[in-house]
Amino acid sequence: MARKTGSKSEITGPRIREAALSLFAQQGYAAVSMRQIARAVGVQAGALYLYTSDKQSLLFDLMRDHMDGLLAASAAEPKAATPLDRLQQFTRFHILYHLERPDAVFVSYMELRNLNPENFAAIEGLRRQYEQTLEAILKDGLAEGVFRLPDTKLATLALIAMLTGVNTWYRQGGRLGPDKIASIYWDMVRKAVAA
Amino acid sequence: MARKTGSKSEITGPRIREAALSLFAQQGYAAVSMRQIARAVGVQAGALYLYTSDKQSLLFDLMRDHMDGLLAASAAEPKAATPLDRLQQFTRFHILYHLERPDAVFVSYMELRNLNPENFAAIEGLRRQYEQTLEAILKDGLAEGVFRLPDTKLATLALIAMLTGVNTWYRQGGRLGPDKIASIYWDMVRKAVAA
DNA sequence: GTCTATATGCTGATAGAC
DNA sequence: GTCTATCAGCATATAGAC
Repeated sequence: MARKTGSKSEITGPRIREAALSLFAQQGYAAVSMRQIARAVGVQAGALYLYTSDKQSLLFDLMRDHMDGLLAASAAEPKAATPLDRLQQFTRFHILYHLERPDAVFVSYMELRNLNPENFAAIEGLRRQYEQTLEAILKDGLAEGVFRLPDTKLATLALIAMLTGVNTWYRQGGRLGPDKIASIYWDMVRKAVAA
Repeated sequence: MARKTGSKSEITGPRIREAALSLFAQQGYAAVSMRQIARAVGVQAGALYLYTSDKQSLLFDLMRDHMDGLLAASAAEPKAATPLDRLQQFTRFHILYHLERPDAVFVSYMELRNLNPENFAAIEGLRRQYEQTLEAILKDGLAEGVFRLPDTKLATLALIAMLTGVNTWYRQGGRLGPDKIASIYWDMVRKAVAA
């Protein structure tokens, strides 16, 4: 193979991010030391700084990558025709996508206060962008008369909180699988916005 | 007055808990030092240990007090007659009670992973107890045929996540006051569980 | 690319003076 | 009841050898 002797840079970077994500999710950003992350990867602490400028950037990159991935995956969904179908698609997508990456979801919600102001604003912007995809569906359904909502903005936030809440109690191998959970939640979502 | 000279113990304890709650909510348990808490109260770090055995106990006491208060206030609510009225009462109570103490709610949700196993189990037990007050309402309504739910347990968790979510975006002086918000959420809750 | 060594400072908690 | 002083250890980040 053409790989140069001793060169591990192609995999060390991603492994640092994986280890950091897992540790941040388990113990929290402030409670995790750079030494812990280095130990999990199998390098010395000093080596981390070849891949990240500091601890704050490590956190920010994890959160931005998560939000970017969420937005890209959301945009890549096939476009359903009616507001009702689009809402069903959003509900299923949101639950399944979030259940597949619990650590990234957890860190992205819990560590917002550990971002510096600039980084916080960037993540908040991406989060609002995602919320607007749901709000657009609700507004369309409202205009067509298939939904009846007292307040579109509050309904958006209420539904997202409800759907993301699945991550707080879901455990693999539990009573219900992700597909079944998505169906049950869809039943409640559908009724909550019904005309 | 009969107060002894120099004795401030009657107020220092509560002030320590207030300062700790505020700082934990803003920066997170792991990121806050005992010296910071002491500074906020106006004493030296060593003096804190007259009122708490260690930092962990300080966190646990805050969370347990919050859950105890929540359960006591919930139990003290007047008992409505029908499942529908009880659900409406629960919805309003939950939103208003949580909006009044954002720091305690925030800490009680975000710092669970910083509790030691024993303390974690205690808080989890109280949380489940509170959830059961909602689940009992849903079960009664289901038995009477006024509600239709695909899954009582999931509906309980979904509704609580939705209601508690208000705390993540509510800001005083915003577009809507707590009463109006509670009304809007009640509309969605009512429909989500309707037969 | 990774290592060791190090600078500088903060951590939780305790002992003992007053 | 509060203070000062202190212990032993860990934090982030950098410098320079290999």
